[in-house]
Amino acid sequence: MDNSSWVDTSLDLNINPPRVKSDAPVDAESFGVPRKMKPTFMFQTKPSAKEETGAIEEELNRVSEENRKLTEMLTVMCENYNALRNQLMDCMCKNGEKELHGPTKKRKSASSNNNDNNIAMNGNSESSSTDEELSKKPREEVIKAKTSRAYVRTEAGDKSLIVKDGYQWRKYGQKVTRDNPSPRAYFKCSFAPSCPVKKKVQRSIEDQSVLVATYEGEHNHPHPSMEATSGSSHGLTLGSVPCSASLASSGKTNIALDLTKSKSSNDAKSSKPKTDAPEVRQFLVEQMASSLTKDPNFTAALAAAISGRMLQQNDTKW
DNA sequence: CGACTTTGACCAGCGC
DNA sequence: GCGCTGGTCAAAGTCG
Ligand SMILES: [Zn+2]
Repeated sequence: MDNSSWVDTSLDLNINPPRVKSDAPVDAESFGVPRKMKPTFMFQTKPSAKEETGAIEEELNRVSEENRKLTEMLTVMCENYNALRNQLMDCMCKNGEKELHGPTKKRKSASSNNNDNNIAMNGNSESSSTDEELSKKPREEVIKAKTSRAYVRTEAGDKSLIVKDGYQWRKYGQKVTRDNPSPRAYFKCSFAPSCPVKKKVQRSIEDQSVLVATYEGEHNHPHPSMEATSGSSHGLTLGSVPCSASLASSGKTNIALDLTKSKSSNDAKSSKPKTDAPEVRQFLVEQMASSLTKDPNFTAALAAAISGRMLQQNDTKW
């Protein structure tokens, strides 16, 4: 299969924001206030509230159109993602059935990761699930044990093996493994034992700022903090698709959507998982962010729409 | 006081 | 059997 067939998320909306006034980015008080409340135009030509409202309406229309386009693109992206994921799972299932290893347990499988593909995002990442045999104890039922691997880039400084992925985890162990000087942390889902998901988090050998989280199993419950906020979105419903966006509001609002592809070949150890971060994409992202941050209405709507998902991510320090 | 983290002990697979 | 290693348990500690 060709792993390089990932979705090109370059957004070519040709919505060039008109008259970009470089105001200070969105701060708290500019949410409800129309941003041209300056007394200057009151003196010159007395621009007749009709014109003003006309301009505002025009801008509102533009913003609405932009919102609509974004929504459509988001929907398409989610659909594509689901389709791809299904295809991938089919593929993996077939492969897994074909080469179903008979013996009980291979322990050295951690270093020889076979054909699993990984999607690494900046700040938060989820990878597609792969099939790997997991027969822990002979008496334990191995109905479906899907393991997935996620590369999460963190700051190199902090040594906490915490991956904020939206779920709540309880740490139950930590070991120093042989082939990696950094310890490995073991987590269980807080909904255990009703939810059997476990995850292991360990720093990458090559890049200490990359956390490698290995998930085992699937959650049988929604995100713990999915509340009614997701319902009040203005047509922006993300569904249950693991979209990722980190919204750090420390004085200014930035929306960072960094989709980077980690590795494409089955040669696992050769390339770092976080290498290619295309500047073009980043520029697009920044442009989107800047255009979004200049529209308080849109920002408020977006914040209301995605706050349900952001709740899991920005409560610590992202 | 409950939930979570820490950490040493314990257990099971594997190679010799 | 023995030692090594990865994974888990559980008592004690910590935190809100
Ligand atoms: Zn769970």
